[in-house]
Amino acid sequence: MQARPYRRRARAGNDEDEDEPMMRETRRGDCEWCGLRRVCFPGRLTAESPVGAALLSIRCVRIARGHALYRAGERIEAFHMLRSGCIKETDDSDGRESIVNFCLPGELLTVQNAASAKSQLSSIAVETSFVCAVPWRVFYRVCAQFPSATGEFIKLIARSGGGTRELLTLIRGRGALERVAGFLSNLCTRMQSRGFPAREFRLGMSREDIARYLGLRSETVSRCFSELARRGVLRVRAKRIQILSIQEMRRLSIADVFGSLETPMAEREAV
Amino acid sequence: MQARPYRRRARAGNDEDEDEPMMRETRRGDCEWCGLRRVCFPGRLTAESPVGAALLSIRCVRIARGHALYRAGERIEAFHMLRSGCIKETDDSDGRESIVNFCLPGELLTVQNAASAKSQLSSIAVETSFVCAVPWRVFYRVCAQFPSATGEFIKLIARSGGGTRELLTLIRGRGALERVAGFLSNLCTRMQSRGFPAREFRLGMSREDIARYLGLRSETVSRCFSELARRGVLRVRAKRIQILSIQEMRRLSIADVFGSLETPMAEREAV
DNA sequence: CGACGCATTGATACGTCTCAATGGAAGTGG
DNA sequence: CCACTTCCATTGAGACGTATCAATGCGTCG
Repeated sequence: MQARPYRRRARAGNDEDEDEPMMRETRRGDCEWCGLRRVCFPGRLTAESPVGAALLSIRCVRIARGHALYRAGERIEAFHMLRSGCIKETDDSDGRESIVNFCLPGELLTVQNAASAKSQLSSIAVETSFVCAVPWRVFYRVCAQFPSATGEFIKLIARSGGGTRELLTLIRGRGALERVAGFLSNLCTRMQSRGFPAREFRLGMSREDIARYLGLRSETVSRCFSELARRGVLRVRAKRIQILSIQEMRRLSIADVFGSLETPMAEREAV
Repeated sequence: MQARPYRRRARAGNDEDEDEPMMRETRRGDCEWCGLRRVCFPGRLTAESPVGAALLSIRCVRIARGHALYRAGERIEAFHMLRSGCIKETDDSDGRESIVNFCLPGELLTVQNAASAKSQLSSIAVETSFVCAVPWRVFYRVCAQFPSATGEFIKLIARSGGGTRELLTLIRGRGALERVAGFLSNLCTRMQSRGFPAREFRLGMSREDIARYLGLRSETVSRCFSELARRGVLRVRAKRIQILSIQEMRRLSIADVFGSLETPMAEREAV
């Protein structure tokens, strides 16, 4: 989301059955010129160590809205970072397409398995996105040469499942308004930490997607947005979002494990 | 749960403030004599490779009911396997003690970080439990000697966060009965795969614990148990559980990602 | 046996889902 | 460029399910 690099392309009626190429390799990702260099993992790597971007052989891939970078069951030979757009990671195993994560620019897609193994998740572009890919084999080779990269690698895997647990605590036993407020303040925190404007942005995903992410119905999500607007915390006009009080938004969702919590521990335990 | 090795000890009024020792090291775990040898990870290791149990220097520790093996924030220098009893793993970061996992005999406690790092979870005995511990440092040394152990290690970490995602899909957007049925059929599957009787067992944890695990209220959990009994799927007498129809239990929770799903894909998508 | 904690059950309030209709934004074709 | 179409978001009224509060029943353990 935010700052899509090109104008959205004309879209056929059905997202899934377009005859335009599903994804299109553009060019080698030039990390030196990328605005996310200081934020993304390969970028940090190439900045801090003598590893050149070329050595990582990063490819930058374009994925049209509604199309998949990969689907559950496919082998993944690389790990990926989102350069622009927005990608939803879905778990199709239980029938309905349940969304596990929304990936924002500058973030890594969920690292599931180190080496070549079947993916459990599908990665689908919510809006036209550009993704940088680093092949595992290449990465291993670089790790062997530069030990500093290996440290990053360990952290990578360790952090991998963490997001799911945070989503769990955001959802479990919480009301709809808490969930939506938590979702928004989470987005806020992540946008901010990536250097994007955090108070005002465009939601790439539909209400339906947000609903499936939070375990609600799209109507309920919509109502919560309206309610937040009524309380003066938010301004909404379709996909355009403006957060008027981040503090209040945080207060409404005690679940925001990410940002700093103003609420003292004692007060929360009193609930 | 199931087959507690010794009679439960006398318990003071408050779980947290007993003056008896919190945990007590018993003896070196003799893997050769352990009934879970073929099931547990260190057991398999010592069976398949020339690694002796002594080499892994497994300690077996007793944890009284209501006491913690470790608490969030402490450094963990070992990974653990549950030999008997039942342990709840809790995430205290959001104020209320939210339960992330119930560990059953023969299962590993959630592996959070490979090396010495602060634990994000607390591990609390739901009933008196015996836990085997393998220090990471020792394990690393063994890995260096026997490559077959390293393979197990990789799988270990990869599987680590998986349970949380399964819990997420069990809870999100599902009704109370589905959740409880899913919880029970999940227990069923796990008991069976460990070689325990799967249709009839004792729930070590309270209704309150189950409720916090599933994001419900204890009264609701109780009502669901009664409802399942009314439908002839279950027999309940307090903590004693008897599953009359595993098939029907599975059908009631489409969420059981673990066992084989009878419901065909098409039917589920129709929902 | 008696006391306590835990589980069960009931009545009610509240919140979310459901179904349905309206409104508005984005994209299409003349 | 404008009117048209379509998809998506919003809003409303009602049904349903879970939380809540309270009382009773029962196992567990002293």
